[in-house]
Amino acid sequence: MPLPHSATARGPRQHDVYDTLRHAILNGDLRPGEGLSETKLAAQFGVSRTPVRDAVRRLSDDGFLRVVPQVGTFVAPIQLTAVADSQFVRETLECRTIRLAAERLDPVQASALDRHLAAQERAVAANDAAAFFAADEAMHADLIRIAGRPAVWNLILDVKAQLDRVRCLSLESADWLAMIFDQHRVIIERTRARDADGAEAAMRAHLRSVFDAIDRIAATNQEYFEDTPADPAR
Amino acid sequence: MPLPHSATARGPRQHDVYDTLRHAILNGDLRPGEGLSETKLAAQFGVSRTPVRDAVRRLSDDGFLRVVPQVGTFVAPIQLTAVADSQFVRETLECRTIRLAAERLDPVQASALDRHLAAQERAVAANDAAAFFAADEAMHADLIRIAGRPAVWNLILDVKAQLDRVRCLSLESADWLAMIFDQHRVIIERTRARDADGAEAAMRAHLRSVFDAIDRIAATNQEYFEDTPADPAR
DNA sequence: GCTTGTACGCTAGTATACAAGTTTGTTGAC
DNA sequence: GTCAACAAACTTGTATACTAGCGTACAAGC
Repeated sequence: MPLPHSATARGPRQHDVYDTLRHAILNGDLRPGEGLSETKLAAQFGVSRTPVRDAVRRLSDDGFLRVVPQVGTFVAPIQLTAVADSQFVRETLECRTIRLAAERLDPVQASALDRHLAAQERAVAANDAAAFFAADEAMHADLIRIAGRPAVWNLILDVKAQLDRVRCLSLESADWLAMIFDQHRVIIERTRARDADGAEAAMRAHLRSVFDAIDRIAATNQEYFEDTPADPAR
Repeated sequence: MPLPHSATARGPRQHDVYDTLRHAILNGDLRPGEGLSETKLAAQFGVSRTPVRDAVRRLSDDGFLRVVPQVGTFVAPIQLTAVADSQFVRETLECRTIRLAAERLDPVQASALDRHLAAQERAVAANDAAAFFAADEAMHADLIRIAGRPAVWNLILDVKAQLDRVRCLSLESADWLAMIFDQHRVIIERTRARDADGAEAAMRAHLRSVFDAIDRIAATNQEYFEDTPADPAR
């Protein structure tokens, strides 16, 4: 692979600018179509244009920004086709790795999975969405690590960002968290039972239900989206 | 996704520097561990450091270069774990898309696939490895397009680069091309028959045999490789 | 001879100045 | 009033100067 960003050393400033902007875009603080200026960003962050340019370039590679030469830099619209493609890639990879995880699971790893579930349960009880999704990510990452393909998680993270961008448009209800948690329990239960077929089916159902929710969010926030495929002439 | 590099506008100079270096690394003209200097590269290409830096940063993201701050930029070693991960991702995605292609194939698309095969047959007859692999790539890309996930090909291209880097270490024999061609014929034949299971099996066998060859190349060129996983401290 | 301190040259990171191009607002003529 | 031409204020792209840190060579001291 080396999966994106996995092998890159960055200075602390570049890191800060990149992470801050990325977070702002994912959270929706910066809205699709909104214009950015490298000069203003540089002043805002208290650095020169060079590290800002590096961050902008990277975000452009990630698909979060669109740089138009001599015109400006804009927050990229959310392309529904790209979101669907991300879902496809994630589902394909995670449904394969969960099978491997089910076949390879050892007791130590199993208890680690239980700890993730416990953390999620606490987050559900506290209705703490941020904590829940942190434990959610950690569990998915661990499953892929158990499958023996830790680097694949980096790729998942990349494509997942497109999905998260839509997800962040809506607030999660307690009911929603509880439903996701139940799905996670089934996945872990089937994995612990070394039932590759069952684990894959549970994972697929889980990812699909998340995607369906994303689709519903998209339907009610169409102003943020652009469903035309990439313009080949740009 | 937006899959890597798909949405980026680059000036012609950046493009040239990036493509030239990437090609040189893939071809082995630049060997793993070899040091590069942004200043020297800038002089070499007749541009300033800024566009060179952009190209270097991108190549670093791709995993082809390793930038050590205040020390230097080096051609990244080929990590065998990364190659194996690339194989895993490619196999997982293409085995899924070939099923979809088999289910969706229409007559126009079928004849396009036949043209790819014909081009490959001519390349085999002429023992023209470059032409063969061009037609090879076009066929794989078309299959993914037929599956309805054209953007996934960009991702495949990214991970495939790691595999190609190893493949380029060895010259392809006529026998080898003929064997690959036969595998392609089976894949297309099963796809045309709308036999998703058969097409997937053929694709998996094909990709595995390519990977086995890559493994053999690696075994006889160990001086180029580094099989330690990424150093988490770097 | 070996170790250690130091100075020099290299690197990438950063800041800034300039060039090229687009958009936009204004101003003038019709 | 409308439209065209022009100019000013933006934008990113590029080039260059400077900073900070690392590595090495070399010399001084033990």
